[in-house]
Amino acid sequence: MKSAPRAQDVADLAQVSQSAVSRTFTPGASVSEEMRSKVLAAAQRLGYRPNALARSLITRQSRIVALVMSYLENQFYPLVIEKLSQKLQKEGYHVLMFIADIDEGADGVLADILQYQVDGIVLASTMLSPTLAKSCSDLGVPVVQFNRISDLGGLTRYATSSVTSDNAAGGRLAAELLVARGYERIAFLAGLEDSSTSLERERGFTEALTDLGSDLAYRDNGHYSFQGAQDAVRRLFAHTDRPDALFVANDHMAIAAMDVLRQELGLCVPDDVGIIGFDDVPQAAWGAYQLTTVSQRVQPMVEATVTLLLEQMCGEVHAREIVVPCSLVERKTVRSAT
Amino acid sequence: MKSAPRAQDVADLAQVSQSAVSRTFTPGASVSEEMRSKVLAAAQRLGYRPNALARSLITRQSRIVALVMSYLENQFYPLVIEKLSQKLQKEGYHVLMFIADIDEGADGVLADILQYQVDGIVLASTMLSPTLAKSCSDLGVPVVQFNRISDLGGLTRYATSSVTSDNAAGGRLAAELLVARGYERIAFLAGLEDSSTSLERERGFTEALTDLGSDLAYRDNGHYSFQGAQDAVRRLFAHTDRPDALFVANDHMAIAAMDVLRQELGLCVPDDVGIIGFDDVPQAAWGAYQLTTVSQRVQPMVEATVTLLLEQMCGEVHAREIVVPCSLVERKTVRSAT
DNA sequence: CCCCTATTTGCATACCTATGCAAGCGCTTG
DNA sequence: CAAGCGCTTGCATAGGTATGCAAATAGGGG
Repeated sequence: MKSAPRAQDVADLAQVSQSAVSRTFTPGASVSEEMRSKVLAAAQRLGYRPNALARSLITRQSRIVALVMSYLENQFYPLVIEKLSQKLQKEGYHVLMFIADIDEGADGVLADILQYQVDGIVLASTMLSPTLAKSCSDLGVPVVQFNRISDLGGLTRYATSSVTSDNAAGGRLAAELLVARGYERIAFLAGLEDSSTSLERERGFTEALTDLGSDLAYRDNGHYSFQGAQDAVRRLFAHTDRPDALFVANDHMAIAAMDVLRQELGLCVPDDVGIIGFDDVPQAAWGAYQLTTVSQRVQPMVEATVTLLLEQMCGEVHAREIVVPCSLVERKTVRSAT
Repeated sequence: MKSAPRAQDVADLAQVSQSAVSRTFTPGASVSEEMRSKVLAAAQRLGYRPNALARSLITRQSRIVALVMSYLENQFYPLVIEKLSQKLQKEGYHVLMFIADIDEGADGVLADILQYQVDGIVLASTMLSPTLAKSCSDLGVPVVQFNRISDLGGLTRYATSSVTSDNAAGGRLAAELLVARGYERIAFLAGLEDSSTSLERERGFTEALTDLGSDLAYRDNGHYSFQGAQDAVRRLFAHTDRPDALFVANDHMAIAAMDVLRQELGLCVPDDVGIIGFDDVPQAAWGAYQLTTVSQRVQPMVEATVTLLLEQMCGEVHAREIVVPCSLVERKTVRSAT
C-alpha cells in the first residue's frame, strides 16, 4: 500500500507544472482545454484526488460545518441532520457532528470545534449553554442557532443569527383550535423552562387563550424527555378537576402523554382529552397516534440556515433572525367541529 | 476581527521556539514542566488552539471518521449516530456525515470522502452499492461495514471488516417464539432483497421454522420503507388463507404493518395476528405498539466498530467480522403461552 | 573536577496545495 | 511589421504544524 498520489506526481506524469494540476482542479482557474485534459488523464491514471486538508490550509476555507446536537431521541433532529447534510453537500460543504454531552459542558465541545477550523457552526442543541453561541461568534466564526434563540429580547442579546419556526403563531393556532372545539380546562406541557422554543410556544398559546376569553388551567414541565412528559401528565391529571385538553411543547412528549392517558388512565382521545403537539415528526402520522400538531417545515428551515451561513461566510453581513411560518396539521387527537 | 493566533505567535510571546509550543500541545512529547507552563500561559492569553488541519497534514492523521448513511427515518440509525459520535469523541476522533443520495450513486460520495483524508469509514447505509466497500479498502482506508456485510459467502468476498448482530440467530428466536405460541400460517416481510441483514434474518427464521416442522406460508418485500411495508401487508393479507403471524425485517416496517392490520383490516394483535420486529428501536416500546422484537444492542455494536477501526488504523491487522448477540424482547404483539 | 548520559531545546525541513507575479505565446490592430 | 493585448503557464512562496537531528544543558558517578 503506497501513499496517495500528490499533485506533483500527476504533474510529472503529464509533463506539466504542479500549478497546472492545481488549476485544473480549481473551478474558474485559467487553464486551456488541452492542458486540462492532459492533466485529467494523468490524474485518472494515478487515482489522484486533491487533498482537501492541504487546500484548506491555504485557502482558509475548510468547507466543513459543525453541527452541534444533544438529543436525537426526538425524531425532529435526525430529519434536520439528513436535510442539512444533503443541502450542504450540494453546496460543497460537509457536516462534522458534535454530540454535546450534558455533563461535559459546552466548552469542551467548542474547543474541539475550533481546532477543525470549521467555516460555520449550526447550534441545534436545545439544552446547550447559551454562552456557547456568544463564544463562537466572538471568534469570528459564523454561527446559526437552529430552532432556538439566545435571549428573548433581553438587553444582553448577542448578535447571532437564528432560524426558528414562528413558535408563538403556532401556539396561537393550537389555542384557537382547542377553544373552537369546545375544550375548556386547557393545560400546557412545557419542554425546558429556559428553552426559547418552549417559551415562545407557550406565550403564543396563553396569549391566544386570553384573547379568546379562556384561561390556562394548568401547566407542567416534561423536560423534553419521554419519561419526564409521562410524569408530568400523571401530575396534571391527578387534579380533581382534570384538564380536558393538552397542548404539548413537542410531538415527542405529546406521544408520551397519549400513552399515559390511554393506557394508564383509560381516557379517550380526543373525546375525554384533546391533544395537540408541535413539530409534525413522522411518528405523529402513525396510525396509532394520528396526532394533531403544529408542523415545523424542516426543508425551509434548513434552507434558511444554509443561506444565513453562506451569507456570513462571504461578507460581514449583520446577524439575521429568520422566522419560518408553521401550519396546523389536523389529524385525530382533537374532536371535530360539532 | 483578526486572524487566529498561530503557534509562532505564542512562541514569540513566551520567548521560546515554535517547536516548544508544538511539543506542549503534543501529548508525550519531551517538554520540561517550566516550559510547558510558560507556553500554556501565553497560549491562554492569546486564545491559541492548534490548527487541526495543519497538524493532519504532517501527521497524516485527520482524526476524522466518515459515517455514510442513507435513511434516517428508521430510528435505529440516529441512535447509531449518537452513540458512535460520542464514543469516537472520547477517543479523540470526530464524525463527518455523508448522506448517500440514492440517485447520486456511491462514487460521488466516495470522492468527497477521500478528499478529506479521513482516517476511517463506517458504512451504515443498507442501500449502498456493494462496490463502495471494496473501493475504500483498496485505497488503504480502514472500513467497517455496520449492520451489513458485502457478500454472503461468495467467492468474491472482499476483505472488509464488519459489525453485525447475529441476525440469523435473531431470526431463529423469532421463529421459535411464534411456533411455541401456536401460530401456524407464518409470513416474513423482507427489507431489501440484496440486503445481507434482511437475508440473514430470513435465513435463520426459515431454517428454524423447518426444524420445528413448520413452514413459511408467505413472504413479501417492504423495501425498508413505511409505505412499502404497508403495501406488502395488504398483499399478504389479501390471500384467502391469510397469515396469522408476521416476522418483519425491522421495527420500522413492523410498526407500519401494525397500523394497516389494526386500522385498515380491523385485525387484532396479537390474537388474530402475531408480530415480531427487529432492532428494538425506542418506538417499539411505545404504549400503542408494545412490539415484541429482537433487540440489537447498539452500544456493543458501536464499541466493536470503534475497536475495529482503531485496530486497522494502527497496523495491518486482518479484516475481522464481529457478530454481536441479540436477544428477544417480549412485549405484547405475540400472544402469551397458553 | 571531569566525563558520560539523559533530558530539553532550537533549527531546519517536510507535509500538499493555491496563487501572485512575470514570462511566454499567439493573435489582432494600426 | 511592430506594438499591444489577452490568455496560459511555470516559478517561487506561503499556509501552520510536527519532528529528526544536533546542540545545549543538567545531573551524577568516579
